[in-house]
Amino acid sequence: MTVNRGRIDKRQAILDAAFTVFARDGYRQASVDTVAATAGVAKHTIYNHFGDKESLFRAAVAALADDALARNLAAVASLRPDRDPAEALTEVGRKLAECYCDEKSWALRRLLHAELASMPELQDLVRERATDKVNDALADRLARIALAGHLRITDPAVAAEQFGALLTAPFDTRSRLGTRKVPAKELAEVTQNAVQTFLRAYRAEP
Amino acid sequence: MTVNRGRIDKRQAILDAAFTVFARDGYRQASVDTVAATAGVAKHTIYNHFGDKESLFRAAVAALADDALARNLAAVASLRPDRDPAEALTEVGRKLAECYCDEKSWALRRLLHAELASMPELQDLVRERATDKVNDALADRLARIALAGHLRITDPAVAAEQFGALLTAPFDTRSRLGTRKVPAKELAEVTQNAVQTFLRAYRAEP
DNA sequence: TCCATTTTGCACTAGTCAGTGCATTCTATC
DNA sequence: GATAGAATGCACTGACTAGTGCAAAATGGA
Repeated sequence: MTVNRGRIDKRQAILDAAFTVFARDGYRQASVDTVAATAGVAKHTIYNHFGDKESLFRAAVAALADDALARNLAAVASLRPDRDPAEALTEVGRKLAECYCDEKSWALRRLLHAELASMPELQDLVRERATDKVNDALADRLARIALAGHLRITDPAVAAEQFGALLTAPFDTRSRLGTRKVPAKELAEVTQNAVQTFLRAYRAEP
Repeated sequence: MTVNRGRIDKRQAILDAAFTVFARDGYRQASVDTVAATAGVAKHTIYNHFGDKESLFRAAVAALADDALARNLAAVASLRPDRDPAEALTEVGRKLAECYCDEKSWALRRLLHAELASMPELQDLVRERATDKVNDALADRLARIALAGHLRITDPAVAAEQFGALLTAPFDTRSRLGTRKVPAKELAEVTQNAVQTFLRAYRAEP
């Protein structure tokens, strides 16, 4: 509070604190004063940087979305078409499941859901910025595996959508929308099941 | 406002109005005064019936959950084990998809997501009261189809979970969490894809 | 050292809203 | 009709919070 004055990294500190507080209390319930206190910053500084509460919220969400995109893309990128498809899919499935079940990912999705009514553009932002790109990347990879002769896929986009569905949807139930930590064992099971079903449906006949 | 005094169906009118207003504005943003006005009822009447805003919200959510459960169970019940599995699954899939994409269902899920942080028990309530029962019923039906020799299923619960995942998860994206109406054609496509993939994975060899 | 900019602390406005109190009015039922 | 319980209208409290204004302090670069 008294230390660290000046024009240094206040902005990032504010963004971090904002997401923490918004995730904990929800957008409406969270007060700018709380964000300021959490960031160790004067309220005025927040208004200097972001103008108003809503802009601060948007900026925090956008930052988190970029973060999530990077981690998801990294996971997808590890899906090499030259490896055994069962092994490769299991590995990427596990990585994607970890991304999906990450505490911050849950918080981001919760905030999006909650503020959907009042800020619909936010959802488009996150979708264009993250979700769609991950899906596209996954579809590309699956197409290459199909081309390599290991999968029988007609529409890679649909296949990617379904792989994602089999992987993530079960976690909505099992983690109670992110309020319960899914034990590693269960995470592995779901991934296993998803890959198994996906391969049964899409594996090329020998 | 001036008509319809007395002790008649105020309660139901309040519940209906409450859900409408909460769904439109969100729990925090919605004011009890607005609910009262929408229901055509004095604010005091609401407090007489429900005590406080939170209890009103719970009651409204519970009522909606019961409603949703009934419609979902009806859909699952139409999955007869004696019919051709592809046809039967497509039909039940379409019905379930319609339930899932219903305006009120979306509103209910949005409210749950939004208030998850402040009222975690609410989610348990809905899950025990609706989601779990639908999943169980679906697992039961799938088990019977498997017994009839049409499906090769080891764990009916997992199969039901995956059928649900393939069916519903794509709609989260396509309807932008319920803010866009999914055209009937697309709804049919997704259902078709889900059933096809599910059958490829689980159909018994002839 | 000096200056422009940023940050801070604090007080203040204005608006919203849950919940209460009370006197009055209505209505179902006896 | 008479009566008890339910519903109404309206005013009010108390608490909270977004955003502003201002003067003082700190900071980094020249």
